[in-house]
Amino acid sequence: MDAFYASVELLRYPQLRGLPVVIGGRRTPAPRRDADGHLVFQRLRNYVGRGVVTTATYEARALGVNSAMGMMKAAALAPDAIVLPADFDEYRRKSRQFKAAVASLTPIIEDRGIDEIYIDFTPHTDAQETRPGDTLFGARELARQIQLRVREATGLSCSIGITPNKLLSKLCSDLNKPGGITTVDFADIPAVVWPLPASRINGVGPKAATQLRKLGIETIGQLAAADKDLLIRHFGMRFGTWLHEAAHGRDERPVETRRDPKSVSRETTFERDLHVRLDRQLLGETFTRLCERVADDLKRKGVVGRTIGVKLRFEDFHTVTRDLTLPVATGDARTIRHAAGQCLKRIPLTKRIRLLGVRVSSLMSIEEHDQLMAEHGGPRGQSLELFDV
DNA sequence: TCTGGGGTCCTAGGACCC
DNA sequence: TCTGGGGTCCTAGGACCC
Repeated sequence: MDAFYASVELLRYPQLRGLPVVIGGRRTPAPRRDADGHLVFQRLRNYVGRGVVTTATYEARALGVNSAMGMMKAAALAPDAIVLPADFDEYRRKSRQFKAAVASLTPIIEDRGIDEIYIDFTPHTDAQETRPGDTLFGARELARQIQLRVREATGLSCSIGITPNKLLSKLCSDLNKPGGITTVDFADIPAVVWPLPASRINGVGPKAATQLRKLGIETIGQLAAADKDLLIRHFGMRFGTWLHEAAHGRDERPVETRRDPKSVSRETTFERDLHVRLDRQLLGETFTRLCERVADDLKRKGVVGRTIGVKLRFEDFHTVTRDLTLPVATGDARTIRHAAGQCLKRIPLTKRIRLLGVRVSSLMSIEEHDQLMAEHGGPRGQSLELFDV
C-alpha cells in the first residue's frame, strides 16, 4: 500500500492534502471541533512528551521528518506541521478491506503485516504467450484489476512488483510508487536492480549496510560482484551466502499462506523513567496489566505458551531480557505474572526504568496443549495453578 | 530534542543426554 | 588418564521488519 497510514488519514481529512502532516506520538489528541463545528488540528510545535513519528506525508518528509524519529525532534524541524494520533484500529480495518479485495481475485496470499502482502501469481502467468513475446501480459492485467478492486474497496492505492520471487517483488514494488506496476525478470537485474543501494535489499539493515560500506560495497551490483568467500568471512556462513544470493536476485522462499504465531508480547514506555522503589506501585500495576493484556491476546489467538519473559529498558536505553520456561504451557494472567516476576528478580535494578515488557513464547494451540495433558495424564484444563514456578 | 510497539530469525554458550 | 561427537533444550542478546 502507498504511504498507508498517511493515506488513510487523508481519506478522513481530505482538507489536509498537500500539507505537512505527521502521524505519531504517544498521547497525541485527535482533532476537535470548535463551537462552530470546524475541525481544529493540532500543530506539531505544541507537542510535549515521548514517542516517535509513525509516518509523515511527503510534504513533512521534505522538511526532514522521518518515520521512527523522536516527536520532539520532528517538532523542531516542522513546527507548523499538523500532528495526528496513529489510529491502528482504523488502519487494521482498512488492512482487512484491502486484503479481502485482493483475495476476491487471487487466493494465494501471504500476510506480511498491516500494509503488505505477497501474492503467488504463478497460476496467472501465461506460458502460452497470448501476446507474442510477453508471458506477463495476463499477470499485468490481473495486477491492474487488483489495484482497481483495492481502490474501490478502500479508496487507497497500492504498488505491485511482478517478478520471479518474493525478494525481487518486494524490491521492485517500491520502484514506481505510488500506483505502479513493475515487472522485472532475471534478465533485467543488472539494469534495474544492481544500481540500487545494497540497503534496499529486504534484510540488509543499517548495521549490515555500514559493514558493507567499510568493504567498499555500496550498490547491489557491487555486492553481486563481491567475492562470496569475503562475504562469508565478514558476515558468517549463513548471512554471507544469503547476501551473495540476494544480490543475484535468487530467492526460493515459497509464498506462505498460513503461519502459526511464535510469540505474543506487550510492552510500554513510561512517560518518565521510573524509580524502582519510589515508583514501585505504578511499576507493579503496569506489570500486572501487561500480563493481563498478554493473557487476553493469547486467549484471542487460541494459544498458550511455556516460555515467559520480561524486558526492561533503562534510562540509558540499555535493554535486558530474562525468560523462564515452565514445564507446562499457560495462558493464565496470574501464572504469567508469577513467572515474569521470577524473571524480574534476576535483573539487577540500579537504574531508572524506561520500558517494561512481558512476552510469552514456545506457543502451542490450546487443542494441542489439551491433547498433551490428556496423553500425560495431566490435570486437564487446570494445570495452571498446580505448578509452583 | 533522545530513540514506539509488535513481531521474526539468528547466534552462541552451557547443560544435559546418548 | 586429560578425555569424542552427535543431538536437543534453554537462555540472552541483537539485527531487522512493518
